[in-house]
Amino acid sequence: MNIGQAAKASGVSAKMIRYYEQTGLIPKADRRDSGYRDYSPGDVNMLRFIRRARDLGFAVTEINELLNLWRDRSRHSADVKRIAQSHIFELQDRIKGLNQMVDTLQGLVSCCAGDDRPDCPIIADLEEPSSGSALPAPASVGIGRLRHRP
Amino acid sequence: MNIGQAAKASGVSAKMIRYYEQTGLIPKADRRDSGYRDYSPGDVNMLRFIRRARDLGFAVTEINELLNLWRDRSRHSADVKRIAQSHIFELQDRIKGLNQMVDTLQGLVSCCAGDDRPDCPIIADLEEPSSGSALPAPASVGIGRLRHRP
DNA sequence: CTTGACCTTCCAATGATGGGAAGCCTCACA
DNA sequence: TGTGAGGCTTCCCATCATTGGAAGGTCAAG
Repeated sequence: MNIGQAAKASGVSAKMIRYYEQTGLIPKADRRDSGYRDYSPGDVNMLRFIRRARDLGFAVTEINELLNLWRDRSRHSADVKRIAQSHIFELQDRIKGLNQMVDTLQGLVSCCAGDDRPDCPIIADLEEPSSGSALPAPASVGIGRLRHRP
Repeated sequence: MNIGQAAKASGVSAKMIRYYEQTGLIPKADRRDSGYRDYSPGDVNMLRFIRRARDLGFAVTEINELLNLWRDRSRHSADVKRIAQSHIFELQDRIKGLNQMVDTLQGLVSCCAGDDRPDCPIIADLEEPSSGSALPAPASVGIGRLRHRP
């Protein structure tokens, strides 16, 4: 199976398949005499596994751990659960940060006349944040990667 | 005021101040004879404005629009409100996507024994997603940039 | 005058992804 | 058997916001 077919079957783009191979997330694919990569149905399963984990927001490093457990028939489900649980916490942190942003913005938007006059509490708050509108710890609020999927 | 002091006063790192200047988000700073950039309190206000908008999750392109409105004394608050409102929608989309991930994962985690046996519904679902656990539209779910803040 | 803290520019890396060019391979069709 | 389309290969570049570092100039205090 060529890379294009594997891509279509797995939902992972050919570009990304090569990238995952290059970064070591997946083993180097077999090659035909022509140099073309050759994928088995098992490989496609692995790619779908990765695709699915990405859809759930796992970072590539986490996916790597999950893949190792997937391949390990003597894994302990506790290890899988731990990874998933810690990912949940991470997601919840991000959600919390985003919710705080929304709350702040909604407060401001609801105070803005939205007419043709220049006075605007949103601008005012950006200039000089009012105490009530504070983001939590300006430090590390729920910030993080979530992929480019155009 | 040197760039380091402006950075400290505004909460925007010196690196980022130079970057914003380079990309045209902010005008080129005045220079002293030595070549050092020189910032006025007004410049620091602008930097704090940017910092604050970043904290609220605005993308740099949006910040650019906001800065233009900020500088425009004959702005219409409606324009500001529109930008803020559309940013709220964007944030809410992201939150929705993240919540769906959390829901799916929580369903799986709650079904996982988390012991030393290998059987694990999380792994199983990654292999072959069960219908109930679906992400919404595998397409463009709340995906987006949110900065690296280490 | 020396020293250390600051500033300058330039270059590189991050993570996940897409875009494109130059060149080889394959298959179907005439 | 030749040819063309389309797939594959590698390699390089761009994204976005941000950080890091190296090499060298400047400033202020001792």
